[in-house]
Amino acid sequence: MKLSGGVEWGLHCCVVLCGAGAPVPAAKLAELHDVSPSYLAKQLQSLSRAGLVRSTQGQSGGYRLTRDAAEITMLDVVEAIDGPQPPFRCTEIRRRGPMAVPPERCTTPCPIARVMDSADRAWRESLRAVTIAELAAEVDTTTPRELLDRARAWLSA
Amino acid sequence: MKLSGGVEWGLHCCVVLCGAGAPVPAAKLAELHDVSPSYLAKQLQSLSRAGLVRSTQGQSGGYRLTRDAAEITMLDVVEAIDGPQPPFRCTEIRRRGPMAVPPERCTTPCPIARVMDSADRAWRESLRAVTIAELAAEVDTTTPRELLDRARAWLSA
DNA sequence: TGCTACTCGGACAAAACGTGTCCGTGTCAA
DNA sequence: TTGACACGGACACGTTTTGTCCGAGTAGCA
Repeated sequence: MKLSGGVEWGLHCCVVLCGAGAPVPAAKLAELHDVSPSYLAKQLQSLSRAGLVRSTQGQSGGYRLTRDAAEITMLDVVEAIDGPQPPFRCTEIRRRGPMAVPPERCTTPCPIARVMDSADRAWRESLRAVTIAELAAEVDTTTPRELLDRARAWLSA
Repeated sequence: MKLSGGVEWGLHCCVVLCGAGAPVPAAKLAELHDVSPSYLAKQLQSLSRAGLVRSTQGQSGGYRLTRDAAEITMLDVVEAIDGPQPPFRCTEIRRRGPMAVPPERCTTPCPIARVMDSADRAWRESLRAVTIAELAAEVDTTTPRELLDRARAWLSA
């Protein structure tokens, strides 16, 4: 099982956008994180489609959050980029093969799928409990002020 | 994010092995579930390497559980087939790019990675809480006795 | 005790997915 | 009106996952 690498980029971008006052171009975000500009653009498009960020075109354009960072959870970002489908998909193999359970007698859901779904819900709940604003606040308190100011200035330049 | 499809096969096989008294060949497990025998064999090898099942070669050989099903959790099976590595791997992109945080001032772990790890632990904890024996018991109570008996007979034949 | 048949185990291809890149289109500022 | 900049979707590449095959080893049987 592997989560798309773009998830990490998207989360960091949201944290940066949370602290930026003006729209930030994709190219600038890519240079800041030292990642492929084209590929990061794709992830930002996913965030845009999900309605988490909004793009402004033309000169001095870029991306900005559509709503307050306290209203955006990590789960929102993860699902926007990685998709909402759960990692485990029950294929109902008990209904196949020579000893298949007939569909009409197959009333209760597969216990394996039920536990898997429950685990997936727990995972998502953990991510839903943390907002981008909280992440940004933690970054602010753990990073030396000087570095933060320099980064802000670099973004605006 | 997607979990290996073999995980579902492995779990169902463990449940079947829990109820079987004698070793069951991989070919029989494959036919029972109507899946590719060769590919299922690969998954069973993973379970064997992890020490969950033990193979007996030669005539009337096959696979059996190495210990009581109550001592085998779903997490054991999932990790045996899918691997133990967490789905999210922090690449420390904050240490890259023009505004990189110097390594010596980067003392606290990345907050994003911390939340991701916490969510992963919650997921694994959910799976660790359920044993193969519990799954088998649920299957026993929700499946008509007649079907269970027929399946047992078919396995022994 | 040798043989035979049956079993697993690891090495070998094919396909699907994620990753990475490109250029066209729309939009804002001058 | 013009120009340039930034986004958006369509296009290849690489890697992982999926799927398959044949050889090695072992237990039962004559």
